[in-house]
Amino acid sequence: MSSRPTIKEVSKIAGVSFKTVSRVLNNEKHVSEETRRRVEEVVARLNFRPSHAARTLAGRRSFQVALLYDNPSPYYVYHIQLGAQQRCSELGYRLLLQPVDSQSPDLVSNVMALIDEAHLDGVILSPPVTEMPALLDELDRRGLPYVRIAPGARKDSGMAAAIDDVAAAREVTEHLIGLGHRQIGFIRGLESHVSTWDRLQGYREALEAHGITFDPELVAAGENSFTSGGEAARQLLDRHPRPTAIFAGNDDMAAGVLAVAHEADIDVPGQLSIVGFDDSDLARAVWPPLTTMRQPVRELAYAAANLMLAPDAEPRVTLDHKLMVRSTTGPAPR
Amino acid sequence: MSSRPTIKEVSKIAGVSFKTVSRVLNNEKHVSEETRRRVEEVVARLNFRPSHAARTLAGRRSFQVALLYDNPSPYYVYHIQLGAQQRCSELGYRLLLQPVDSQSPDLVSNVMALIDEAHLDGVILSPPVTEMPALLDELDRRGLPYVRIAPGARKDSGMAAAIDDVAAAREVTEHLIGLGHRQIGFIRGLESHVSTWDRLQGYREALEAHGITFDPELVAAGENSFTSGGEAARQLLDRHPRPTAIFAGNDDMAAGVLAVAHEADIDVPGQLSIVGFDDSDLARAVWPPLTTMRQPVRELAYAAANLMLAPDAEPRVTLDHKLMVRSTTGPAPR
DNA sequence: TTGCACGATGGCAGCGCTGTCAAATATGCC
DNA sequence: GGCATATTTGACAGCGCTGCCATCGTGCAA
Repeated sequence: MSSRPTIKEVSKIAGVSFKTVSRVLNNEKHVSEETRRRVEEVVARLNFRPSHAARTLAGRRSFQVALLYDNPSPYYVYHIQLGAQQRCSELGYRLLLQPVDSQSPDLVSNVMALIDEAHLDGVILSPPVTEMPALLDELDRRGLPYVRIAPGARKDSGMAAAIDDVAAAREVTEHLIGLGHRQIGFIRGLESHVSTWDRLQGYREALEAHGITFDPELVAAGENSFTSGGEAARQLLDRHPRPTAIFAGNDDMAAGVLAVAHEADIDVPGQLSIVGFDDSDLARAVWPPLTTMRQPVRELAYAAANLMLAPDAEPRVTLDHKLMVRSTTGPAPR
Repeated sequence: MSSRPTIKEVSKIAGVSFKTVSRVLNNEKHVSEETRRRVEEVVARLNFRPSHAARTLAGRRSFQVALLYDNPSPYYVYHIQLGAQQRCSELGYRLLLQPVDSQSPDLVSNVMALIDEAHLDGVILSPPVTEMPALLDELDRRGLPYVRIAPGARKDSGMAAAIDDVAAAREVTEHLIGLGHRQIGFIRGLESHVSTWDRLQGYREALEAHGITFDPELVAAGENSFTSGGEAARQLLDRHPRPTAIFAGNDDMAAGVLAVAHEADIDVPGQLSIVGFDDSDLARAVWPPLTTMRQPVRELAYAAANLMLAPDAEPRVTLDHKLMVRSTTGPAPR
């Protein structure tokens, strides 16, 4: 095992003190151009990489933050990771990807253990970890910086990156209303995700803005999964008169609706329009391709990491959503 | 920011030397039951967590391994991560999840940088990072332990966890032959994934074992994506006689085939049978639900992490695959 | 009784860096 | 030219642990 060079060996070869090498590595000022070049050359030649552990131990920063998630959707997790990781690596930080169990009574102590063990400089929270008040309180108490992605509770405190779920859901609903639909079913997602209630709110507002009475019977409960979407759809489609459109709180549930429609030989979009939410990979893999609200998951995570690490930014950013009209929506049947 | 307790504070309160606390934390022998209990009690009371950085710096192990991946499939990455992470955390290791660009000329140096910076104890490679000879050579040269998940090249050297892709593809093909299909199209995946060629091999072997001549015209090239699967399907379906079944190298491509069939109003499975590979979430989200070969992705990663960290195990493990017969396969049309 | 192995504990160097302070040298200004 | 100030560099402690060696005590064979 060829042992890695240390900062001292670099300094010996470059003919400077090891403190000067440290200055070069950390891009500090007060190093002459000449010296800097010489040191950098040796660093490159030896392929020297400073020990992260030593930096963490000696310094007051660890250059490590963690992304906490507890989400069953591979698509969502994958893209959240990508966005956050990209920004972190651009800024020279390491990102620890940490799945947690947000329902566990030990959540807070598990997260604190991670923070202490890894000397974290901050944490990024994604839904539904964003909604655990005990965790937020403890982070506040310890003064540890954190950013939330799409927070529901305490929307206006702390740093956060989000989209406007209410407005997005309103647009979806207005798209359907514009196509002549009046009986529009809504399948809501997991209760623990606050976006669930925001989207329901947007749906309601759009109806009322167009003089359509909100009917609680047209709202079915789902659990964000394909299966639960199918079950909710069956429930809605059994009603008389049958809804001519269904708006599902995410794409998985919308795919469930679509499968039930196929099974029952209901033509989509001829007899039934379907809209999802997220624009996940799934939206383009089902048939017909799903009309859905695109949520910039990756960009949200990128923005969150940026908020954490480049603190001059505004504490709250809102990114744009976009309705992707594909082939599961059409004019309401007569 | 309440500052974390250190091992010295624990030792002071417990009335022992800090070295003894270290012994308790590392579960070393030569500590009396009495002392151990006392120390553990203080550790729990203070909520003490040893600094990972200090352990890494002082000791000869870092208790850190990395999982390297470069795979476009969220489903695959998500499950690989879960399996590896579970085994690592069971054994007290931290797993660094590291996306890499396997096509980059800097791959080797980037990975070596990570190894040095983090003092990694080992790395887990997933396809297609498993197939980069320069990387394997350099790891060998440095004597750093590594495990490969589903390796293609150099199958019989080093530690690895895999399924038998050839046998699995043979079973898929035999399922179709058993249903009376004789014109069976095959859509292969990315060239850089060796499993692509193994699956093609299995397809070929099954045909030949049943006296069906292998026809290269029935093999189309895909790139593991939904879109490429659709394109390959169009190509195959334009032929005369039209194949009565298509075996796609993964589920995304199979979903692409299914979409093309819907579009062209070809009944599945009445006029065309389709099989995928992986049993990803997608397989159950499309309609009709996809017949596919289940690959235990999560278990593979779990086994790989176990090989890495519990070195008494056999260096190579093969896990079982399983054909999931759903609704896209049926008897060949007359 | 002596001698010795072994279990239990402590002492201390040192892992590879950063923070702090001091020293040496250069620069500016009246 | 002289003194204040800035720039550049070095010396050294110490971050919180583990590895190694020393020490002390105890039980047991000779």
